[in-house]
This record gives sequence, C-alpha cells and structure tokens, in this order.
Amino acid sequence: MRVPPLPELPEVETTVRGLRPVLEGRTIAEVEVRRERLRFPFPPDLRQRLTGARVTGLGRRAKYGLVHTDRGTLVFHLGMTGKWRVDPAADDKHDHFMLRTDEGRRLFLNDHRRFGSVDMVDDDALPTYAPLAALGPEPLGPDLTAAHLRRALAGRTGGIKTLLLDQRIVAGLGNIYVCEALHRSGIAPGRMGGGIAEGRLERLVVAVRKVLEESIAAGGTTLRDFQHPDGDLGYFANSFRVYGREGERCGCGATVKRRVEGGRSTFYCGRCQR
DNA sequence: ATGTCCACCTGCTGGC
DNA sequence: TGCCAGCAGGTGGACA
Repeated sequence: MRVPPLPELPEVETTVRGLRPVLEGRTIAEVEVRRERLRFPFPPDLRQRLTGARVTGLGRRAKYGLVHTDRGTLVFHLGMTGKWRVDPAADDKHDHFMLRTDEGRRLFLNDHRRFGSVDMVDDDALPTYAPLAALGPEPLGPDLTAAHLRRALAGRTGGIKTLLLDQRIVAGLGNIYVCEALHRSGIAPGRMGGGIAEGRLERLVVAVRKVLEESIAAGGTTLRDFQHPDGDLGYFANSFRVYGREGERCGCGATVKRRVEGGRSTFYCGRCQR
C-alpha cells in the first residue's frame, strides 16, 4: 500500500527550498485571493499589503512556511493537502491564493481540503505570534535532546505517540514521522510518556532526526531530478517502514499492525516495539 | 494542567 | 454500474 505523504516538516522544508529560487529577492507584482478563507479567514489587507512587497528571504518553523518581506512575514500552513504549484499548465479549482512575481512567475497555493492557512505578521510581532511562540524545539536543531524530552514528558500519563504529536513538546512531527521514529527506536506507541528511560529517549531523538533528514534528502533529490508537469511543490515519493503498511511484513518478520487512537491510525510492529 | 473528543473539508474506497 | 457511508488527519477549541 502506498500513501501520499502529508505535509509534515520534511515536506514543508522541501516546499520552502523549492519556492526560494522563485521568490527570494523578487517583488510581488500581483496577488489574487480567490476565496474568503481556508481554515481561517485570509487577512483582509493581504492583497494590498503584499502587492509591491519585496521578498527578503524564506524560512520554516515546524510545519509553517515563512516568506519574509519588507512589509512583514507571510506565514503559511499546508494543513493536510496544501501544496504550492509553480507556473501550472492549467487552472485548478482548488487554487485559492496566487502570487505573481516581477519575473512573471505564478505561484498558486492549492489545498483541496482547505485545512491550510495563510496569515501576515508584522516583523516586531513575529517573536510573540501565538501559533509560533507556543511551539517546542525544532527536531533538527540543537534543542531537541533526551534531556528536553525527559523534562517535557515528566509526569505525563498519555501514550508517547500522542504526546509526540503535541507541537509544544516537539515541533513539526505528524502522524507519519511519529510512527516511523517510534518504530526505528523500538518504542511501543502506547507506552506512557512519563515512564520512558533516558537511554530510550536518546534513541528516540536519534530516530526522529534520522527519519526527517532522510525524508528531506529524498525531497531534495525529487526537486532536483524531477520536474512535475504542474510544478507541484510539497509532495514527493517516499517509502515508510510501518506507516500505511498494515498487514505487511516488518523487517523483523512480524506483521505490521494498525491501531486507532483518538481517531488517528497508529502503525507499529508489536515485536520490534516494546 | 492534562487528557479526550470533535469540527473543519473533500477525494477516494469499499460494500451493496 | 451507481450510489453513499466511511475514512483520512493537523489544529484549535470544548469539555470533564
């Protein structure tokens, strides 16, 4: 079974890297807002504010993409099905938001399920912008350590799987990479967060970094080697060891299991993960 | 404070 | 063959 990857941290990182050469240093010549809202209403002054703005740089925080301009920062979230389409051959009914650069490149934010969001934040307000300020450490940065996890998980009785999805504990993980990281570190998804030994947390940190880095590397390869006819940025081929593989063989020979918790699928191997 | 559940949304799948 | 219920899940809010 093959599952299209949802936009988690690696997909957002790959998207930002793909947008950078198109946007960085450019001036936004035209902005089109095609509906009132995605998950949240578009800022009412979005079009006016971005038109004529100069893009100074692009970045990412957790699953948020950041487009810094001389008039503030455009913060976008891809939700579950969001992607940017660059110079697409044809129009699509789920192209909700368009930027045209002074070079005539056209970028469409496409999101058929509309769980994504777009916001515009003043530079001086960015450090206290609530959606970003509440986030835990970047998993690929120096602040994600076993010691951090030990402190953040202390006393927590919930399952480690659920807790790792909490963006305040670690920022940027979603259902897919949490399942993969737990599998690689041999930790059962239902294990109580507060009761995990330090050595296992060390292994978990390593596994989280590794699975994200491998995925970003794969995405980078895709961007370099493969030009999608529609210029899609945000989805790329990937292979998972447990996610979406219910009933298939784990590397150890046991069968991959699926369990639903809180309406979310958890894929795991009952033999490798304890 | 913490854990649990639901709403949001649409394309796809499986069952009849 | 066609229809439709059910499912997928990131996030924020409601609730106990």
